[in-house]
Amino acid sequence: MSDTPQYREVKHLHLPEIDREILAFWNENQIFDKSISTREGNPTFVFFEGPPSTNGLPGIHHVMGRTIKDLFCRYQTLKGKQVSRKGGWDTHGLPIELNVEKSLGIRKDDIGVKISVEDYNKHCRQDAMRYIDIWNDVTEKMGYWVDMDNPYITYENEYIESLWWLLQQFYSKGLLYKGYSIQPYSPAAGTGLSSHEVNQPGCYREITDTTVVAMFKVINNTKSAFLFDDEQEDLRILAWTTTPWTLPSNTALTVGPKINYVKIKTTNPYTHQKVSVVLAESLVEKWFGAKNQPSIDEQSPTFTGKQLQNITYEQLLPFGNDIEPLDGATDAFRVILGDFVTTEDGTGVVHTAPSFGADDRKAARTAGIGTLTLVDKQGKFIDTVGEFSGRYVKDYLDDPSYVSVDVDIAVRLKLDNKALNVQKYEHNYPHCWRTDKPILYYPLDSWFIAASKYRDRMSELNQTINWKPATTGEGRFQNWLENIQDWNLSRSRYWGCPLPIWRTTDSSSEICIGSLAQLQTEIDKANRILGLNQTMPPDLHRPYIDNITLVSDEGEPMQRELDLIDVWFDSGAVPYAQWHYPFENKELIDDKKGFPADFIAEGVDQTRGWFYTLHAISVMLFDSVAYKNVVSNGLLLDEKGVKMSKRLGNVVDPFVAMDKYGADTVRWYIISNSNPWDNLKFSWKKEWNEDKTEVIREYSLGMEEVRNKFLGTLYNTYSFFALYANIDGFNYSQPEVPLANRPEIDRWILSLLNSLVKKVDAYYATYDATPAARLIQEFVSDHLSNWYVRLCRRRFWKGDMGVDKLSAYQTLYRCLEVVCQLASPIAPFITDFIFRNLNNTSQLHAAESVHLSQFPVANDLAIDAALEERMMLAQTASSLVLALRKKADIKVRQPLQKILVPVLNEQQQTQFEQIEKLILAEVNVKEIQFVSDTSGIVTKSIKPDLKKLGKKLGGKMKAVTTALAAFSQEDIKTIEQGSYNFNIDGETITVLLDEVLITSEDIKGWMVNSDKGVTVALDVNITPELAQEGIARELINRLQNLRKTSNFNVTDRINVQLEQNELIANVIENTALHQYICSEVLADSLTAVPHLPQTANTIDINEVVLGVVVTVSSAK
RNA sequence: AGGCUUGUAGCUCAGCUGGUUAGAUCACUACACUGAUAAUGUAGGGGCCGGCGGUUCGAGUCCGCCCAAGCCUACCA
Repeated sequence: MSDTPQYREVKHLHLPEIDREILAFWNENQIFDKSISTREGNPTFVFFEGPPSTNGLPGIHHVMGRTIKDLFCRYQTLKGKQVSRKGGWDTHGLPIELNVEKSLGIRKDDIGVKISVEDYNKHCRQDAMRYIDIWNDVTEKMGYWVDMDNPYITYENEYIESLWWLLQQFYSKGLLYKGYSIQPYSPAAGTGLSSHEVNQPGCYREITDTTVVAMFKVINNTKSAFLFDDEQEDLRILAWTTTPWTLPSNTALTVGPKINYVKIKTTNPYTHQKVSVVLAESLVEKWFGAKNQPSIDEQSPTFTGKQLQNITYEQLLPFGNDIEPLDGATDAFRVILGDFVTTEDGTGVVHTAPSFGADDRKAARTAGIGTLTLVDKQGKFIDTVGEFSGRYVKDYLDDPSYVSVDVDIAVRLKLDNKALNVQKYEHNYPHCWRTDKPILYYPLDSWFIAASKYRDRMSELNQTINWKPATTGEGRFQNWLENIQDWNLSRSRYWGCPLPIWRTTDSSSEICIGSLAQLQTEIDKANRILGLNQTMPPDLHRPYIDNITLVSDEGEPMQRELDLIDVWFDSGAVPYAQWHYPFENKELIDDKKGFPADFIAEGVDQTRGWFYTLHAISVMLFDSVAYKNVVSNGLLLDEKGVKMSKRLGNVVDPFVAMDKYGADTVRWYIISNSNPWDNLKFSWKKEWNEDKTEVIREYSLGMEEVRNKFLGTLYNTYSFFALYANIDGFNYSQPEVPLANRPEIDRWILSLLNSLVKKVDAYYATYDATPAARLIQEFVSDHLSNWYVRLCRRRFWKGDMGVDKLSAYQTLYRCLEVVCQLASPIAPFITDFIFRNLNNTSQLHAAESVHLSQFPVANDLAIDAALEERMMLAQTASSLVLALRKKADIKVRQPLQKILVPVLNEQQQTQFEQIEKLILAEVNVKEIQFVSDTSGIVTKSIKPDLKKLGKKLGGKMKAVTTALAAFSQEDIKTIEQGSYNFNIDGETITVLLDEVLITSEDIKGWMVNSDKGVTVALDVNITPELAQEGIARELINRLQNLRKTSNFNVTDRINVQLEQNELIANVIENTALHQYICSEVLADSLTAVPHLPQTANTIDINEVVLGVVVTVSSAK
C-alpha cells in the first residue's frame, strides 16, 4: 500500500445516498454560485425560467421539464459560458382563484358580499405560495440549479410596476385600445367567461335546439339580374341556423368564394307557394328531392360564391331598428364572402349576425357591414323587436311557463313564407359552469393589444428562432402567428395585475400609468385639484388601487378601469419584469446582456401560451425575438399511455421516484428514453393491497434498467479501477504514456472516447440530449465495461507497474473522467461523485467539482477509424467463436488449439493479425491460422452490390440477381479476374468485380460460423494436453471463488491443500501447470493430500467432487 | 373541424440521403463467463414495420388517401 490518497470505494452503491452526500457538498461549498462566479467575464448564456405556479404540487412532469432546462445550462457552463438562472413563481391566475373559492366554499358573486375583495385577495396571496417549501425541496433534490434565493414573484409591486411600464409602452404606441369583441357570456350570471372556464369538463353538453332554414328574398338589380329568369320570380337564398333568436339581428349572408352554388325551383312545403332558392350545389340532396322533401322542379347551372358577392336582400324580420355601426360601417343585408364557410352541413350559406358570432363579426368587418344587437345582457330581446320584445332567448330564469322564442320565430317565418324547413337538431353547446345555463356569445368591451398589426414581423422573427422540434416552430407556431388576432387583455376578476388605466365617466379623458413615481405624481395632482387626501397604496392589487381617484386635465375625476390583465401577460413579461426593468438593471435589456434568451424550454402546450406571449411582447416593443433556442417538450403519460391525473391515481410522485432510484436515474431515464418532444410513457407500476386502498409496492422497470445498465455499470467500472489503483498507488503522477506506446486496445478505447466527445458535444450544442445520452450509455456499457475492462482485467492486477500497466491505468482513468464530464449535465450527482473521487487523488483538475470543470476537447489525432473497425472485427469474430463453442458444447474455460479464418486478401489478413491476440485470449484458443482461397478449401458466396448495380441495370436487376445466386465457385473465380458477361434476353450485360460483394462462407470439413462478412472455423479437438490445461483452469476458477467467498484480500497469498484425486494428479504434478495455477491464485504452495478434515470446502470439477483447504500464507 | 406530433417484437426505442434475411434493450427459457459488476456472452421463441393505393428493378424509408392516439386552436351557421 502506498501513502498516496486513496480512491474512495463504496461497497454497495445506493444512489439516493450519493444524492444526499453530493447535495451537502454543493451546499457547503456553494458550487452552484461558483459555477457562475468562476465564469465571470466570459460570454454569457441567457436562460429564462418559465415560472411554475406553486399552488399545485410538483409532479414528475415538472422533473422532466426542469431536467431539460438544467442540463443545457450545465452544459453551457462546462463550455465556459456564464449562465445565470433566476428562479420565479407564477402567482396570479384563475386556478388560484378557483382553489380559494373552493376552500372557502364561496362563488364569484359572493366576492364583495360574503367576503371583501381585500380578504379574498389575502387568501389568494397565501394560496399562491401554498406549496413553496415542497417546490423548493423538489428543486433541490432533483439537482435543478436555479436561483431560488432571489426569485421573481409575479404578485410583487416591483413586478407589477414593470408590467405597467410595458403596458404604458403599448399604450403610447397606440397599441392598447378598448374595443368590443365577441366573448362567451353567461346572461344568468351576468358575466363574461374565459375560454378556460368554457373548456372545463362538463361545460359542453348535448342539447336539442330548434333549427330553421330561412329564406332571404333577393332584390332584383344589376348585381343579381343573372339569377332571375323573369321579373316576377320569387328568388330566395337559403341559410340554416341553430340559433333562430339571432335571426332578427341578421345583417348579412356569408358565402364561400370558391363554393359552387345553384338555383333550384321548388315549392315551399309550408305555404305551397312556388319559389326559387339558392344554396350550395353539394347540399341540394340534403334538402330536396327525397321522400317528404320539397321537389327539384328545375336546377340551374352552377355559379360561384364570388358571383353572389354584394347581392342585396330584404331584411328577414324587420322591426325598424337602426343598423349599429361596426368600424363605422352601417351597410347591411348584403351577401359577403368568408373563408370559414363550409358545405359540411346547412346550406353553404351562413346567416350572419355580427353581434353574436366571432366569425360573423370578422366577416362583417372586412365587408363593411354594420350590426344589430337586439338582445340585451340579461339575455332577453330589447323593447323594439315587435312581438318578441322582452322575451328571454333561453330559459335563464327557470321559469316553468317559459316558451321557446326559437319556436315562435320559426312559426312566424313559416307563416310568412320565409322558412323552408324547421326541425329539431342535437348538437354540442357550451354551458356556464356556474349556472348550468347555455351561454351566448355577446359583444363585450375589453382592452386589447393590437397584435395583428405585428403579424408579419412576428412571423419574420420567428423564422430566426431555432425550435426543437423544428416542426413546432414552422408548423404549429407559425400558423398561429399568421392568423394572429388582437390580444384580449381584460379579465373581470379580483386577483391579478390591475390595468393601470384611469378614465373619466364619459370616457373623454384617460391616462395610462407606467410607474409608481408617475402614480404618485398623479395622486398628488388629484389630491390638490379635487381636495382629496389619498396616499400611495402599499399593495397595487385590488381593492386598494381601485380606491385611487385621479384627475383629468379638465379637472374631471377619473376612476380606474376595473379590469385585470390576462395572467399570460405576467409570464410574457418575464424577461423584463424579473429584473424590475427599466427601473433597475436597465443595461441587461438595453445592452442585450440578459436579453434575448439563448434558451428556454417548456411544454408544447405552451405554444400559444408562454412561447407566444414572450414573442409578442418582445417583437412589438423591442423588435427582437425573446429567445433564440426553444425546446418544447411533450407530455408525460402513464405506463398505458393515459394522461396522468390525480383522479385516476396514476400519478408518479417525484419524491418517491427519487427516494427509490436517485435523481440521476430519474433524469437519465427521462432524457435517454425518448426525445423530449415525443410523449413519454413513464414506466411505473403500482401494486395495491387487496382493498385497493393502499399502495404496497411501486417500481419502475425502465428506471431499474437505467440504474443497472448505465449508472451501476459506470460506478462498477470506477470501483474496479479504484480497487487496483489503490493497491498499486496509482495517482496519475507519472508522465503520460505517449499514445504510440500504448497497446492497441488502449488506443482503441481512447479513439472511441474522443469520437464520443465530438459527437456528444455536437448533440448538446444543438439541444439534442437524447442521442447524446444514448451514445454515452453505449460507450460505458458496451465498450468500456464489457469489452475494454473485461479484456484488460489482467493488466490491472498482474505484474509490476510497467509501461503496459501504467498505460492501462491512465487509459481507464481518462475514460472515467471524461465520461463523467460528458454525462454530468444529465446525471449531475453520480458523475460528480466519481469525478471528485478521481480528482481528489490525482489533482489533475483545479476544479473542485465536475460542474466547474471545462468540457473535454476531442483530440483528433487519437481518433483512428481503421482501429475502431478492426476492433469491431475482433468483437464479431469472438462472438462467432463463442457461438461455435456453444454449439460443440465446449466451455470457454477449456482451451482449444486453433481457429481458421479465411481471408480474401493480404490486407484483410494484416487487419486480423493486429487483433489476433485479443481474439485468442477472449475465446481461449491457442492459435489462429489464415487460409487463402488458393488452398481450395474456402467456399465463397457472391451477392450483387445493389446500390451500384441498381442504377446501372434498372429493370434487368432481377435477372442478374438470380444469375448471381446460381454462381458456382468457378464463376466466382471468373468474375474475380475483373468482370463477368451475362446474357439476359439476348443482351450482353457486363458486371464488374467492383459491383458485387464476395465473402468467404464456408471451409470444407470444419465447423463454421459467419456474420457481417467475417467467417471463422474452430478446431474442436481436445488433446490430453488441452484437457489437462482445461482442468487446471477449472481449478483456478474454483480457487478464485473460494478466495472471494472467504473474503481474502485481493493481495493475500495462500496455501492450498487438495484432496488426492486422479483427475487432478496429472495436473498439479505437471510443473508448468503447477506454476501456472500458483501464479494465478497467488499460492505459495499447492499440494495433494490423502485426507482432509471434515470442515474442508468441497469443489466440483467436471462432476468430480473433492475437498480443498485454503489458508492465508503467513509468508509475505 | 383545422394545425402539429406519433404509430416498427409483450414493453421501451433505433433504423442515416430508398438497397439484400428489419435491429437493440427489458421481460421469458436454457447454457456459459466473472479476481469489478445491480454487469456480460451464446442460443431460442416473439414482427402483415397502423391500413389501402401509388412511384420504383427494389419501400419500414418517398407520395396520396384512410384509421388510431395525443396536444393545441375553434361559437363552425
